[in-house]
Amino acid sequence: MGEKSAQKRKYILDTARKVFVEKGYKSVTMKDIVEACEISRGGLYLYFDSTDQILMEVLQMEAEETDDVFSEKIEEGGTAADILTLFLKEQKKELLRNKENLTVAVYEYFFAHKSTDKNNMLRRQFDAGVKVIEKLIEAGIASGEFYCEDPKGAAANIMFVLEGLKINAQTFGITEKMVDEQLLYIMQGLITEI
Amino acid sequence: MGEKSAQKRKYILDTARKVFVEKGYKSVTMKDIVEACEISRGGLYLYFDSTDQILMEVLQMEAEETDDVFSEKIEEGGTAADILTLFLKEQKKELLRNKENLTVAVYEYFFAHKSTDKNNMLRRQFDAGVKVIEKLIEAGIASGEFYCEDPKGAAANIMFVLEGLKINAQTFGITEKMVDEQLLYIMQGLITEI
DNA sequence: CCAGGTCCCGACAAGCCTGTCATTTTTAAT
DNA sequence: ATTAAAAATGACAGGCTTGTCGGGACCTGG
Repeated sequence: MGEKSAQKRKYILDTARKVFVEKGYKSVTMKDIVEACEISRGGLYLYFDSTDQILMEVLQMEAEETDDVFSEKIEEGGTAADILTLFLKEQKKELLRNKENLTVAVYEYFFAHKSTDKNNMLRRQFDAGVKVIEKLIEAGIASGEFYCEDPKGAAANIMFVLEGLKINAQTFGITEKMVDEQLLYIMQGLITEI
Repeated sequence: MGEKSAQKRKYILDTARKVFVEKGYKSVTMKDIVEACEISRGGLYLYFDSTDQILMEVLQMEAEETDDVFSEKIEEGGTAADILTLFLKEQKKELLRNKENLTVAVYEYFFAHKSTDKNNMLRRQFDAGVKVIEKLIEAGIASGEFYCEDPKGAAANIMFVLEGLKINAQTFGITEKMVDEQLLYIMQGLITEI
């Protein structure tokens, strides 16, 4: 597989992503992707075997990209509150671009495959998110920025709120005000009272 | 349509509910429901026109039933904390029976119909939930049971957490411990510090 | 026992989706 | 310009879904 092939693969994945954002997972057919990419049926099968595989690869691509973004932010340094704020702001940006969100597709996908072991992936991702936030909160407590009796509970709480926001952003579009209120609420819960 | 018909309708809805719980929305075909109900294809079409209509009616049924349950709880009286606790316990029960949960189906359904006006239904339901919790919190503040600077924000927060819990209960099955921790976390955030 | 209504069955046509493959077009190297 | 490999096409068979409809079963009262 040459350089060009890799480029076309990426093109297909990027285009398919839009389709999944628009239609979820179960409603998407190979035809939808073929048409979006303006290629032929057979051409698509040259690169991918199923919508299943395509969504998987889209998610993988997505995960790698956001990992990179977050790593950068941590390297930039700053206080725990800064980093958490930055993190939440990043989430907000994603939430408000709710039209570009894959949340529903992801849940549909993992639900459809719940009997397989792919399942643990979602769980592991969630746990990883909790751990990152927990560490951030603990760092904030150590530096006196935050007050929190149960960092792990708080971290999980934040993750659940974000999940709730994401899925609702895609179904009934939530407003920026709602997102702001929630993120503010989260931060206020952590900030040391004077 | 006689008494018997009504009974059979209900039987179909109850049975179909299990199918939606199991498979979500988009994956469910009339055949699935026919087989689950052990009736014939033609027989089913006598009562319902599409999986779409069936899910809608299942949701309606569901809404009416839970409304009833909650009304009862409020009439029983008790402190705000009692009622909120009761409410959360009820949610917990539902969460742990995650195999009987319709969350994924609901999101799939409303996402698939996002261009129609049915959409507002989800939003309205969410807002109604927020309002109920908000009132409960305010009552708790008035009676000195709760402390909360932003009842509306807190109420929305609780709803988002519950949504996050529900959807994750269905995708990767969360443990009772996780649910307990979250509900406890919610309550602790509200209870007056001594 | 019969007539009329109600309820139910399952085979069928039409349509969509998938995955394949013989064929054509493009590319790149001689 | 020639040619062989690579890339791309779209028609096709097979499978699954939908909605329909002619016919059968089952009451129920006369």
